Amino acid sequence: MTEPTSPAPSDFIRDIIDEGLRANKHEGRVATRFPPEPNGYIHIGHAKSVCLNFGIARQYQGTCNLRMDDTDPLGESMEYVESIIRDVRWLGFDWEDRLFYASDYFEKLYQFAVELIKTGNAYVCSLNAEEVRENRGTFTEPGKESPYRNRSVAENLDLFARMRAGEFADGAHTLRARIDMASPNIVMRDPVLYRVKREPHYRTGDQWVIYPMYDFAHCLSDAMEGITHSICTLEFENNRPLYDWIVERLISGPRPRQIEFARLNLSYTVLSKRRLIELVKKNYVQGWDDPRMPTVTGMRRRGYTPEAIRNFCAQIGVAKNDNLIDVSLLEYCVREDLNEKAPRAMCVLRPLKVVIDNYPEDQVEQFECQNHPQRPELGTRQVPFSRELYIERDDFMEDPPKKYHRLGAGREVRLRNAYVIKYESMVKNEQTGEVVELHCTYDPQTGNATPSDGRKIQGVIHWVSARHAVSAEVRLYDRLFTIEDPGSEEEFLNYLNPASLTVLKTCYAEGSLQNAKPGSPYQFERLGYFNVDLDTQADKPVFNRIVPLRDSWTKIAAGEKKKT
RNA sequence: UGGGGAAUCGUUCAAUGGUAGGACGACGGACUCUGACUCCGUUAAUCAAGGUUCGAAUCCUUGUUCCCCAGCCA
Repeated sequence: MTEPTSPAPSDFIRDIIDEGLRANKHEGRVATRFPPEPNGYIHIGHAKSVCLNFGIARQYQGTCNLRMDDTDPLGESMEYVESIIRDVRWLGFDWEDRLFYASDYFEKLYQFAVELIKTGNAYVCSLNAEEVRENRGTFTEPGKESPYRNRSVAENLDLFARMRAGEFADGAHTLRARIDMASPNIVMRDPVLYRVKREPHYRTGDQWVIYPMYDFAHCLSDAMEGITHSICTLEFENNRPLYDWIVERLISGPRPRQIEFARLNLSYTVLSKRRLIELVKKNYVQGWDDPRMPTVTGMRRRGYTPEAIRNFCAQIGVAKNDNLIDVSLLEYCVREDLNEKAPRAMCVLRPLKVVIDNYPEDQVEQFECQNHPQRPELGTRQVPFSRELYIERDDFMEDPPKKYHRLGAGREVRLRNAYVIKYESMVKNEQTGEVVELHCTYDPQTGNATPSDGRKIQGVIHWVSARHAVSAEVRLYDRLFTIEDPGSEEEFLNYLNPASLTVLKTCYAEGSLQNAKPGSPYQFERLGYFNVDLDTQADKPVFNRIVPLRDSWTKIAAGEKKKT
């Protein structure tokens, strides 16, 4: 919607690309890739990377591949592959016929490894995991060379072939790069390239019992796909020398360049796969698509739109600074988009019955209501009005403060799209003291006009005709955690927000919401944006609150409270 | 501690030796049959200390703080 007019984004990565283009690297080609590991659902942090990689491809008329980085069979599955495909598509991106799997390269990668052995750049090491760790040294001390470092090429070739053939147990041997055990960069101390893992792979089955490590597979996958700019997150900066080391030895011609940017952190949530998995597996949320989750599928169910998420990703920018983006920016982007597209409707969340004493018992009037105040092309709908209504409990106070523009003793208020009503009396439950019913009178002149005597009505409240109301369930969501940066806490579960979900089962929606389709967003006037949930039944719609409307009253009320 | 990175309004991104700017937030106001939207305004920053320069967020020096790396994870 805003895309054609929005300026081309600029950041340090695009600067590097521009520079490369000027120097005519890669024959003016730009090729990126989004390389998730299919061992979990993608989240808003991945969305940043998706937007970056696909966005760059679009901007430079290049290509962006979707590649499953599936080199560790543990935890990977087709379910995750499918979810990633669905989510990236939903975000609005297209990789055409370029869906790739690192696992499709296993044979080629094996041949590359053989090549490395032949040139004396790799060897089979028979140290076990613990011994390798001990020999690696520390930050301050160099590592020790493996006793197997100087095996002959022939022996290495033989051993590596037998590793592949399944002659050895897990961990018995590894293939290691012969680099430098004294390197100040620990990544370069003869890193493991292949490990034996007798684990079936979700795609290759038991065809393989050795699997390449990320460092070996990733750079070569990039090279084989002709990737020009391999964009990844900051924690891989230390791995870049290894990336280059491998590619330089095995690939001729133009090589991909790795560029690192800072991953997204979002306030009041966690974005590490490990932690998200824990939330799901231990049932702190109801699944990957729980609307409280920062997963793409969760946000979709919540009712966030792809446009809003893309715009958010554009707003936050790309840099190398560690960041913690305030979730209010995301909410702003969601509201901005939904304000445009969501039709308005009325729904009462916490109902309080109102009887209009001077309104005829059997009378029903239809009020024509605009579906969108700024977009008349979205049309109108008929909303019935009758003697008994529901209003929001919050919209009545027995003894309201001055600035309260709603119903209270002696107060008048506008019913949205309908009459001005005036408070007359209330009925209380004698035991509890709770107000159970209000009696009001209406001013017949005010149907679609301001009062003829010129008096100003400050407040406008939403309402639903009791007789015509549709029973609905509404789910209110709040931030999942109570602290800004739960991701930085080891015991992050201690900071779960116990009130992150509130289920309201006795809500009343206007009749037009009867057949609302799952996935459609509405603005419930004065409340917020709501999405029709998957759990919706024919006779019982279920709505998720996507995000509340900005609310300046709460602040005023808080200020009032302080004064008294 | 060795290596690799990063430090600019509360948050985040920009300024590439020449007026420190935008967005979000916060605060104030206008408008209003949504206390929404919209509009207007205010707030507020160069990690520190030296140096180079007519001029420094930017270049140099010395510090300081934060992040990443010792998986056969990615």
